Amino acid sequence: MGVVVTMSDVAREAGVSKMTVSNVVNGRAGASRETRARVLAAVQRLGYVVNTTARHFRAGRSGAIGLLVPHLDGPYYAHLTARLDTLARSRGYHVIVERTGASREGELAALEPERVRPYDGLVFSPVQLEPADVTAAGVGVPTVLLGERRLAGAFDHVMMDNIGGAELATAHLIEGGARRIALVGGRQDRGVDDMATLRTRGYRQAHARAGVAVDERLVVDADSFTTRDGYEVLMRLHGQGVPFDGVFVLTDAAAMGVLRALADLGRRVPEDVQVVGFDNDLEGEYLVPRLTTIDPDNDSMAVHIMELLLERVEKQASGRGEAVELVMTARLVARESTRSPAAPPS
Amino acid sequence: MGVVVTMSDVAREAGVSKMTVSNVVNGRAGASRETRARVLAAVQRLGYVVNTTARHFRAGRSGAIGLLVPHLDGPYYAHLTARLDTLARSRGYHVIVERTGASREGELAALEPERVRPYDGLVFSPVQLEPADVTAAGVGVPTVLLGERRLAGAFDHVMMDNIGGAELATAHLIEGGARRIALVGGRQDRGVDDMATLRTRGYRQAHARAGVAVDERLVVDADSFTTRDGYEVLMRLHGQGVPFDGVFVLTDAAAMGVLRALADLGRRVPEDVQVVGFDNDLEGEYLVPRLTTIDPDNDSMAVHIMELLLERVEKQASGRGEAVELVMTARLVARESTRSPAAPPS
DNA sequence: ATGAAAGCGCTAACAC
DNA sequence: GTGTTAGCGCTTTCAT
Repeated sequence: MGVVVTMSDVAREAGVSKMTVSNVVNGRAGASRETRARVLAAVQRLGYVVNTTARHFRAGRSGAIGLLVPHLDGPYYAHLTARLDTLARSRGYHVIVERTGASREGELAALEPERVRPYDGLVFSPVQLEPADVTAAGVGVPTVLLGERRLAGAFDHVMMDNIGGAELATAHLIEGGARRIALVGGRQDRGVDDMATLRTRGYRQAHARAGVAVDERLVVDADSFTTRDGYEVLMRLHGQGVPFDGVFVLTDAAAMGVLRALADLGRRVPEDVQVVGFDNDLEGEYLVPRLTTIDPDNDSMAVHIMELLLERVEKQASGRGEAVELVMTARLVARESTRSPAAPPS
Repeated sequence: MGVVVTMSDVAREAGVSKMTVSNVVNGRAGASRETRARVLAAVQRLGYVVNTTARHFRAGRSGAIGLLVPHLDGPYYAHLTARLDTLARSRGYHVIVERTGASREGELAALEPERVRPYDGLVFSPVQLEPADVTAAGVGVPTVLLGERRLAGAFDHVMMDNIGGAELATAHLIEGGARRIALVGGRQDRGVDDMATLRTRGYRQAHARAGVAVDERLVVDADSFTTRDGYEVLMRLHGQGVPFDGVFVLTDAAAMGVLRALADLGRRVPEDVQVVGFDNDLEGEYLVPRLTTIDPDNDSMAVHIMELLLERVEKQASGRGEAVELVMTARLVARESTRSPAAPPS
C-alpha cells in the first residue's frame, strides 16, 4: 500500500507550516490566494487525504451515530437505516447499525457504556426495555428514541401515529362491510405503550366509534411480527373455528404470512376476508392481492430524528433543554386486499 | 453528560501509572494479582471506558470495514450486511455500509481516496465498474470483491456460482416439462461477466445439455432486478405475444413481480407457467404460490469474505500474496411455483 | 497572513 | 512488575 501522507509532508512540500495546510484543507479563512494554490498543488501531488481518525480524536468525537434496532431482516429497518445514513452523511457523520435481537438483554447490552461510548449520538428503537431500565442521563450520549416505548429520563422521542393509523385501518375494514375483524398481533392493554398495545387501542377505538362489538377471541397476540408469525397466527385462529371476515395485521411483513395462510385455506381476499397491514412496505404493491396498508410517513420521521439528534450532539446540549416529543401522521393506502371504491391516487 | 474519565484518572485513583492501567484493561500480562485488582476497582469506581477513537488513532487503524453495495432496498444486501457485521464485531471491527446507487459514478465516487481512507478494509460489490476502472493497488486498502465482476489488479474475489445455479434452475424447469422458458433479466453475452450474463450462460448451458432450442425472443433484458422490473418485463413479454410455459427470473425480488403479473394475466402457476427465482430470499416461502429458487449459500460466503479480508488487514498484506478466488456452491430449493415431485427437506 | 507550541488518550519501547 | 518517555496526526491558542 502507498505510504501514508500526513499534513507535515504536505507542509514541507509546500514550504509552509502544518497550520496553514490545515487551514487551506478545511477551507478556513486566513491564507493568501497564492499560498492556498501552493498548498493545494502539494496536496494534489502527494495525494494527501485527511486522517479522519486523527481529526475525530482531536475533536473528542467519533463522527459515528449508533442506530440501535431490533434487527435488519425486514425492509422496515433496512430502509430506515439507509435514510438516516444519507442524512447523517450530509452532515459529516455516518451511521453504524447495532442489532439488539429484540430482546431485553440485547437492548441492555447495547446500552452498556463501553458499547455506547464510541458514538456521538444514538438513535434507539426499543422494543422490550421498560422505563425503569434506563434514563437519558444514564446512557451518556445524546439519544433520540424511535417508536412507541416511552422510557424514563426525558429522552427526545419521535413516534409514528400507531393509534391513529390503526384506527384508520380498522375503520376502513368496517366501512368495507367487515364486522368480525381479527387482530393479528393484538395485545391486551396492560398500560404498556408498546407498538402492539397502541395499535390494538386504535383497533378498539374504531370499533367503539362505529358501534361494533369486539369479540375478544379475535384479538390474537404474537411474539413477533414476521411473515412466519402472521402465517401461524392465522392458521391457529382458523383452527379454533372462530369466524372472521376481516383481518388487521400489525405489520406488512406479518400480513404477507396472513395472505399466504388465507390462500392455503382457500379463502378469497377481499371477497371472503378483507386484509389490512401496517408500514407500507414496497413489497405490498406486488402481493396477490395487492395489500391495503397504513403509511406511517417514515421519510419525514427520519428527517426529524436526525435533525433533533445532531442539534443535541453539536450543541452538547444532551442534558439541557426540554425533551421533544414528535408524532407523525399516518395515512391509509387502499389497494386490493380490502373492499372499497378505487384506490386513491397514492 | 458525565465527565469523561481517562486512563490518567484511573491511574491516579489506583496509584499506578497509565501503562499499568493500559495493561490491565487490555488483559495483557505483567501486572501482579494485587495491582490488577486495585486497577479494576478504580475502573469500576470511576466508570472508566476506553476511548476507542484514541485507541484506533494510536494504532493507525479505524476499526471500520467499508461495505460498498449498490443499495439496501432488498433483503439481499440487508442480510449480507447483518452477517458481515456480526463476523466483523467478533473480531473487533464494525461494518459501515456505503451505497453506490448501482451507478458507475457512484461506484467510482465510493472508491475515491478520501472516501476509502477511513476504512481498514473494503468489501466491494461492483455492478457497473469495468476492469480498467480500478486496480487493487489503486484502491489503497485491502479489498475483497463480492459478486461476479472481475476487476483488474488481482483483487481477492468471492463469487456465488451464477452459472451453475442458473443451469440448475433451468434444468429443473425443463424436467418439469417446460420447453419455452422466458429469461427475465437475461443478457446477451458480450463477454462481460456480470451477474445477468453469467446466469444467462447457465440458462443456455441447460438448454444445450437437454437438447432444447432457445427462442431468443424469450431472453428479455432488464435494467435492474427489482420487483417492479420483474412485473414490467413480464407484461411486456406478454404484450408481444411470445408464448412461454416457464420463467427463470434472475432474482427472487423480480420473481415476485413476475408472479404478480401472471396473476394479473390469469395464468396459473405452476399449471400454465412454471417460475424459478434466484437468491432464496426468506419471503419466497410465503408467496402465492411459494417460489422455487436457487440458494447461493450466502452464509458461507460472508464467512469466507470476512476471513479473507481481516487476514489481509491484520497482516498488512494487501499488496503481497496471491489473490484468492473462491466460488460458492448453489443449491436448488424446489417449492410450489414449479412442477416436480415434493420439495426436498430444505 | 503565517507559524510555534501544546496536547487530545492511548500504547510500543525501553528503562529500572 | 511497574514507570517513564515519546509520539501517532490533527487543531486550538497565542505569537509574530
